[in-house]
Amino acid sequence: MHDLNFIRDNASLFDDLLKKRFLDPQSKKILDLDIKKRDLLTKSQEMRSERKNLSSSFSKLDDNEKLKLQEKVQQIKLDIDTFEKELSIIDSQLKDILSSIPNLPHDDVPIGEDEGSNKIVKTIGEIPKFDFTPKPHYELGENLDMLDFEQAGKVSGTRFVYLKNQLARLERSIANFMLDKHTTEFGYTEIIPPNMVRDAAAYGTGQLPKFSDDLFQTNTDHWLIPTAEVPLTNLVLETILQEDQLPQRLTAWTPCYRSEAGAAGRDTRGMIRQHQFSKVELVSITKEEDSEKELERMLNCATSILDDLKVSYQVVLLSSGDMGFSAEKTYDIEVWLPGENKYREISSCSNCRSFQARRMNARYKTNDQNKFVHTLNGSGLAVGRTLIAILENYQNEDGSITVPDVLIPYMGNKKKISKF
RNA sequence: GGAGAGGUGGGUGAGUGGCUGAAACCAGCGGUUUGCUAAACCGCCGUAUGACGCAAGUUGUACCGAGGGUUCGAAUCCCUCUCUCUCCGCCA
Repeated sequence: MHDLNFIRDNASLFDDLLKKRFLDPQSKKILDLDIKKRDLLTKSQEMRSERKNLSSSFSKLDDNEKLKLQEKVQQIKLDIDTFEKELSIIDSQLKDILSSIPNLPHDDVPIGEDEGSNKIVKTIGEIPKFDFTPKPHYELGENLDMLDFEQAGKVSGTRFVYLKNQLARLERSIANFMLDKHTTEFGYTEIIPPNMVRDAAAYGTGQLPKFSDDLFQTNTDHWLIPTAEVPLTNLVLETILQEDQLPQRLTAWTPCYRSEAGAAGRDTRGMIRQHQFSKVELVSITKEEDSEKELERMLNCATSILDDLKVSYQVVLLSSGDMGFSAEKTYDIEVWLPGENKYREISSCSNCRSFQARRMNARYKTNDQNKFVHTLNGSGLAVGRTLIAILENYQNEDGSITVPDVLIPYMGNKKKISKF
């Protein structure tokens, strides 16, 4: 949601920034509606004021005067109705526009229509060399009889998978390792949130109204969360926080459900793109002056996991056209997958500034006024894709998987995953 | 799922048609008093938005869970929805 005052004062800047996102200028349409709205508002307020004054003198009048007054007030009421009907139409038009425009890009963000313009910020680790041809994760998993796509297809359909045996445990170990690190080393508070949310929450973080097609909805009109960002960020929905309650750093390991509506034919092999996957999410709620450095901090929390796992990755600053709806600046972390011979996204860390806070009406008190909080979210990391990265990077020629050192205690001191 | 009771400002809690944007108390902020702390006393103390003003501020309107309705006038009456609580049933 955008700040109308900002658009009033910076109309051309607003349009320029939209242009960076390859969107048409909107300020004129918005400000025209705004003027109309304020005009109607003034009129209806004057009439309301008049009505108030009239009716307050009612009891002092004689019967004849009372009758007259009743008629008069009734007429005013009709007028108010007409004005306010028009007002509510304009107001909802205005809201529709404001709530469907994505966040404006930060100055640092490279301009470009798609991922081709993303900027590689840093590359960590070498591309690993193998003495044999590394296999993709799905072959490794199926050979171990620990990934079962076939049966998942029968039971649930495409884009689902069974993890079995040591790979099921590996997934749990990865998540536990991430949660332990984020909570003890980086001060995040662990949360187990609801996995179904209402419209208001999905609206708050920006999934609604535009992206309902990407979500699953239950027959109770709940939405299955596409990421824990939704329930974690909405923990401050409709609240006013004290300054000393900030920053809040929250983490949760949840399943994520995505319809992948627009992804037909993409990544159909393997578990890169599933309807259900698990992710450890990081969310920060900060004061407005702190969000920029919080994004860097969050990025470091996420990459430190990959550092510990000793896999190669690169950090990418997304271009204006590749960023998500709510973000003003986004770093993606891409991990090297030997089986695919390329880097694949494993995390996305975004600063949304006050964009989501406006939608959620989430504020904090300062000395002179209530300000909108800033919200950030990032994967810390996608657990399923981390599992893929481990399978492919730690595979041995015989098809077994070496357990990364940091995960050994979580795996019951097992050092290797193999069929026998 | 059945039955009942409720949702009032940061909290507790008055308020059943006009004088209530809302008593009182607590918390909070500012001040007086006080050797310090405490106490006492005085003042301030909801949100959103419009207009005027350089500003401090002044002023309009709306908001007592949400949305409709009745009325000259609604926190108060009516309807719908929603949430919370209690009891019963069912259940991991």
